[in-house]
Amino acid sequence: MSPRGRRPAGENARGAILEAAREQFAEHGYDRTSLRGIARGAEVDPRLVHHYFEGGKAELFAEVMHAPVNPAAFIADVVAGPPEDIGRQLVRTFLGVWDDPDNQSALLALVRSGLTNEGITDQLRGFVEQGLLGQIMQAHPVTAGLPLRERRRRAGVIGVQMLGLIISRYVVELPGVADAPAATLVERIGPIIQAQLDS
Amino acid sequence: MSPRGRRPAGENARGAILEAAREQFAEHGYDRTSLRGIARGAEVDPRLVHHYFEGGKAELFAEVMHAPVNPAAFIADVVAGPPEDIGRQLVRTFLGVWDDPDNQSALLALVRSGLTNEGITDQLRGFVEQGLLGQIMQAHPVTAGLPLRERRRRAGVIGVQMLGLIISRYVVELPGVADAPAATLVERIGPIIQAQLDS
DNA sequence: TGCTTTATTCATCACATGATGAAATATATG
DNA sequence: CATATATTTCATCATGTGATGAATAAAGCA
Repeated sequence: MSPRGRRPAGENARGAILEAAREQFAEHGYDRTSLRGIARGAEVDPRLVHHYFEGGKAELFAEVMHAPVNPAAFIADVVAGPPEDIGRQLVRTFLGVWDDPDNQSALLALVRSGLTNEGITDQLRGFVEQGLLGQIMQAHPVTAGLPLRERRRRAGVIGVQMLGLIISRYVVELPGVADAPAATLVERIGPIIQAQLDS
Repeated sequence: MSPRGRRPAGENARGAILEAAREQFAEHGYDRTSLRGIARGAEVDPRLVHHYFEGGKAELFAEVMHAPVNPAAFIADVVAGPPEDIGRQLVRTFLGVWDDPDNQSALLALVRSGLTNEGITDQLRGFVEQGLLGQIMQAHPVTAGLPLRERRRRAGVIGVQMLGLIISRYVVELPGVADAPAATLVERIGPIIQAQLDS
């Protein structure tokens, strides 16, 4: 087809590969995505994928996933407001991140792959334990003073809300959740979370 | 190794295959599970898998998944009690099904595979729409009279609880959820659902 | 200009996968 | 006992996968 050597500039293959990878990882998850499929999607020779990402599929995935969102900043944003609004603010910030098209495909890929992958679930669990239980609940006057056992329980219920929200809205696409405006969900789920804090 | 022909009886290869398949589908999901891996797990020649399940991997999966739980009976169980207890009863029945070791691996397989598989999500969505929105909410005096739009929204929140519960307890295994006794979760999540019904 | 680096294509490897045909042997049936 | 049938192993196939070496051509630099 094309002549053999370097193309006459302005092609940006690397970018095309990353974009195709993001799309396909998000849509099919890690396993069902192949390097050759990505190359096809990027209209590029498969060898190029290895050329730019020498670590192969794993590195490409890592690159796509790389810090789609900064957990520290996320937490900071949530605890910035008044304690009686943490529940709503958590949902608001959360949906803000997930509804952002820049993050969405990466996050979706993470979830779609992570649920079968073992090891990414560790990451999720860690985030819930440290960020949620360790920081957000410390920022609330009521939960901060609770015994660990009780804090764990409440953090669990909050985790259920978050995970349920992701899966319902972005993966399974439940009607009434996937098609609801973010503000509606903030009003529906926020108070449920808040109740776990205020007691 | 073994001689070529039929083994001297009492081996029950078919059962071993099914068991190994159930395990591996549950642990790794559909994609990461191979026929050869199943055969290895069942200590059986790979050809046997095809011999007993001529449809191959798809039929084997279908067989393993075959009606792990009857939705109609499930719904009937939930709406059997008084309306003011539907929330708790829903969680109770739900956990009863999922905590049963007979069902668990099949259900896990379904979820682990379904979230990347596109098409099983349809099934999930359908169950939530028909069973939850169409039947359970009809059985409650308050929600039965609500306009469809509002019913959808509430069903959505309930769906979030159910999906969140599955993912948190069985897939991600959040502390505070995975290790909680069923009764605790009934008391924690049940009222949240009930509130969506009573209004 | 000439040399080096980078980008791109082509040609393969080794391997795992799902699938199928054929041979061998135990059990079931007449 | 003879014959059919069910169960098992072996031997392959075609395909798709991730990976690598080598050739070629443009771009960058001396």
